[in-house]
Amino acid sequence: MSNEPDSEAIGGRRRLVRRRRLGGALAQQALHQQAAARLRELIIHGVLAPGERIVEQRLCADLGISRTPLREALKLLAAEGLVALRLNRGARIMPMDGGEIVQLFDVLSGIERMAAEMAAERRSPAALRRLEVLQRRIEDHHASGDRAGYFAANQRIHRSIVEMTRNDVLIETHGRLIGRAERARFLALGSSIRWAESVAEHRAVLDALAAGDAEVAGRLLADHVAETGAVVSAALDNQKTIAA
Amino acid sequence: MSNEPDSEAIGGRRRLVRRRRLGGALAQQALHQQAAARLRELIIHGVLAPGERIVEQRLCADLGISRTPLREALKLLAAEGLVALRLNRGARIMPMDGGEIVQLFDVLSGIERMAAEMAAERRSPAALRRLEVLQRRIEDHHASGDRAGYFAANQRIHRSIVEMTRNDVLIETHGRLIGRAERARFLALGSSIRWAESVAEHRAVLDALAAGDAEVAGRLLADHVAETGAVVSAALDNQKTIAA
DNA sequence: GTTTTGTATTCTGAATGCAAAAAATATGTA
DNA sequence: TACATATTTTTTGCATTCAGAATACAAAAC
Repeated sequence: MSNEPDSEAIGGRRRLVRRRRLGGALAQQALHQQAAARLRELIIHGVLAPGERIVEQRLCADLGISRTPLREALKLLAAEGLVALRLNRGARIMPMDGGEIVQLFDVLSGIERMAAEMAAERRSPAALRRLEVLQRRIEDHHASGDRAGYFAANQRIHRSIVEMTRNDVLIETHGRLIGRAERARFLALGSSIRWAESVAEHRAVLDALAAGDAEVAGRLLADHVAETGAVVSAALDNQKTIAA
Repeated sequence: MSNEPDSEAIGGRRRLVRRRRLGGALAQQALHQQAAARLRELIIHGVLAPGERIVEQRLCADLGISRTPLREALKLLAAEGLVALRLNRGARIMPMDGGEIVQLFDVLSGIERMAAEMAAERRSPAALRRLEVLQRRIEDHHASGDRAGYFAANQRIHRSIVEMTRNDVLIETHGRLIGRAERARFLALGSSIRWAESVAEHRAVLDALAAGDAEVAGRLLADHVAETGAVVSAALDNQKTIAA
């Protein structure tokens, strides 16, 4: 830890575009948002390790932007709990604290319960079909033992259920928490993921949603998330306290 | 609206301190955080009106800081939904959209249900005493017809219940939403606030918490919040669509 | 009178500059 | 050596600057 042996060299090396292609007109994004999105990925996937110190200049060079937008991005990520910011002492990647993970999944469990309840009431054939597709996909990944695919599909299912509520505030609130949860899930990968059970639980939630049974859907999803949280936090405890 | 007739001159006029008194050592705060806190207040209390355009330079002058920290603060507030940020077109105070208010209180209702449930299980005599004090205070304000006092005490009760959970993630999530809700409540003031009912509902929640009845406490608080939301959004609709 | 086009102005987004704070390193002392 | 202190270097927080985008305004065309 003494002299940070160059650490990682950050993924794709491609710089952030200064201004999205003028022609496209599609979803113009400010640099700080691009930077935040990119960093979020890197943190969630552990490329930037928990506890790791961030030196602004170095990151700027890697991302190909100046300090101003980077600092803005860091502030956003700090508000999301992915980065810790101490005045005059710079930023570090938020360490993984077992206790916090438990709290996080507790809250997420409650939020997804809420989401499932609302989703069951506002369900549409189209949305259910989309969920079904995702569920099939996740079952395929399970069958073929594709972890990364499973991981991604799992995320999308949870997100889709929340989106079924059509409640933007809920979607946004969930989105803000899910980053941290995914990071925990990712770092716990290998040791945990309850393949079979998890797939089955998803299936049960879908059935309840299709049946329009809000209460059951909510309870099943809440339990599923809580269980995931328990497994993840146990896994992380096993890997010993990660970073300080 | 044509030429922004100087609008308001922002509250206390006192500048933000460049660095908190060195001696105090207490809670050093970065400028952008001070700015965000200050602006949050101004937005919640309607000093900065919904839809109002923000010209950075002017605000900088009013707050006594430069654009860099102000822009950082604006980004934070945008993430909280108090400010709308459009690329290259500046910031405006987030307009109040009736639909969004409904969504917001729906989510808040769910969150506070969760909070009350957890709080009932983790209740401590000290915390209950504190709530009791706040409840007395709110009843006093009710009796004496002190709206501002009622408003403030009400906030504190809700916040206290959430804090009883000791779940930092929940506290933070709630905190992020409560700003918008308070703004709505404030702007709806006068037309609404169900004085008597509201006070009684709080009392009922406290009783359930004291009894450790998680389910009842949760349901009562959720209903209370949902009802508040309904009243507030109705009030805002009456005042016609506020700002565009 | 209305719409369009060109120009000036204002404002934003991002880069750079600078002083203060923290960290790293060197120096001195027991 | 172990520890404290002075000194240098790095790094941060904030201010300022600069280029480019959007808006406002005015003249021209319809």
